[in-house]
Amino acid sequence: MLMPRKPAYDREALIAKARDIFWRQGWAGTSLKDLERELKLKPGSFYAAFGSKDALYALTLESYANEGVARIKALAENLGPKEALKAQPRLVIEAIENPTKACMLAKTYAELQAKDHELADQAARHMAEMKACFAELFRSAQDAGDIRSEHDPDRLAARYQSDILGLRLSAERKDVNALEIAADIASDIDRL
Amino acid sequence: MLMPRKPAYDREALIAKARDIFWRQGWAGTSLKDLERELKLKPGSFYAAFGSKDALYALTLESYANEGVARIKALAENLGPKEALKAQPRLVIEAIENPTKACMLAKTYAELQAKDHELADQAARHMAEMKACFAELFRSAQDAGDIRSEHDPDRLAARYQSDILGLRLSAERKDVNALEIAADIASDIDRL
DNA sequence: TATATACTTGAGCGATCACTCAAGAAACCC
DNA sequence: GGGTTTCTTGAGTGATCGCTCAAGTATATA
Repeated sequence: MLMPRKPAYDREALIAKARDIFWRQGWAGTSLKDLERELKLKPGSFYAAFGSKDALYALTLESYANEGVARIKALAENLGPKEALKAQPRLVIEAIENPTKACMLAKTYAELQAKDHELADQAARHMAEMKACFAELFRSAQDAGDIRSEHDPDRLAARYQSDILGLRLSAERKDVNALEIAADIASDIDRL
Repeated sequence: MLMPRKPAYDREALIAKARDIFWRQGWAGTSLKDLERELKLKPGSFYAAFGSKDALYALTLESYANEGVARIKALAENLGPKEALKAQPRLVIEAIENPTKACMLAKTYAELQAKDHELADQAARHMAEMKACFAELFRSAQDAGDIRSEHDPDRLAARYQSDILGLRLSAERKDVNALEIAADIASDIDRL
């Protein structure tokens, strides 16, 4: 049993780096050359490590979605469900570490759905997962008496997620004050 | 002075056809081969007619934006400003003639902004134009006494446009009831 | 240190990209 | 019908696409 050399790179770090590139530039907008340059991997190493451009994209989607779910759940842990839902819009457009404001799942879905690309389905599944997560928070807020029980939590979640997708797209524009929109989305929740 | 033969195609019809392809598949997702096949133009004719892929895309954006502005203005003419704003969300996701639900301006901006592509700027200008159009309707509705004057019409317009962008993206998903979201957006206007 | 194993390198594959251009076909005025 | 001009055609351009693979290099165990 011989143990040969280990890779010189940090796999998780590379996936995070690739995620930022795909997130900003999209699937077709990112070439292997782009990835090789930014990840500092020659073609051979790239394919040994990840198999294909699509396989790496899938890994970055997974990473993106997991972080998103973890963030909202941590927020709910700290602030409670209603305040978490109110805080999320502002936080998501103020996150300075993001390479772009718009949601990567939404961008992926919009770009690849017409091609029936598997990555579009994967993005759609993750968006459904996020929506279910929001619905859970609305339900908890209702249980806590913070939101009137006459509302359907699934419907609230669908509207809330839709608003956030719009907000995050709007946040990329220079002629839009996204903070005002975020504040208005949050104040809508107080009226439920 | 001699007058030679005329083109065999209807230029406006070709632009409309190209618009639907670009709208569905995006900029990078549409190849010259796609366009040549759908428009039934050989490369030579294509370039004689439109100059370049980007030039044709620009023409389709112009066409798309003009139709959008015309539609909302016609709606306001018929229903008045407030009812036009309330009707628009449902109409835009029910339009059966559209190749896809999401807004072409938003898709273009999202895809090409990171590349600093001129087409992204053009899309952004048209979105700003639409927003101004919405603001004008909110102002008219206030003048008519249908919306309380304490609201800032520009802010209402930004939020409304953002909601519609989210709605139209959501309308592409199978797990979302976009009609409910559209109804909720409309009923928000009644509370202003 | 010798050897086995995996990682790294980069030239280069076929396919496709947006695009060009020369030659032939068609429609107009005289 | 003759002559001129434009439109149509499609083979073909160089560049880039995602990707392969054989050769070279580094690191582990024995």
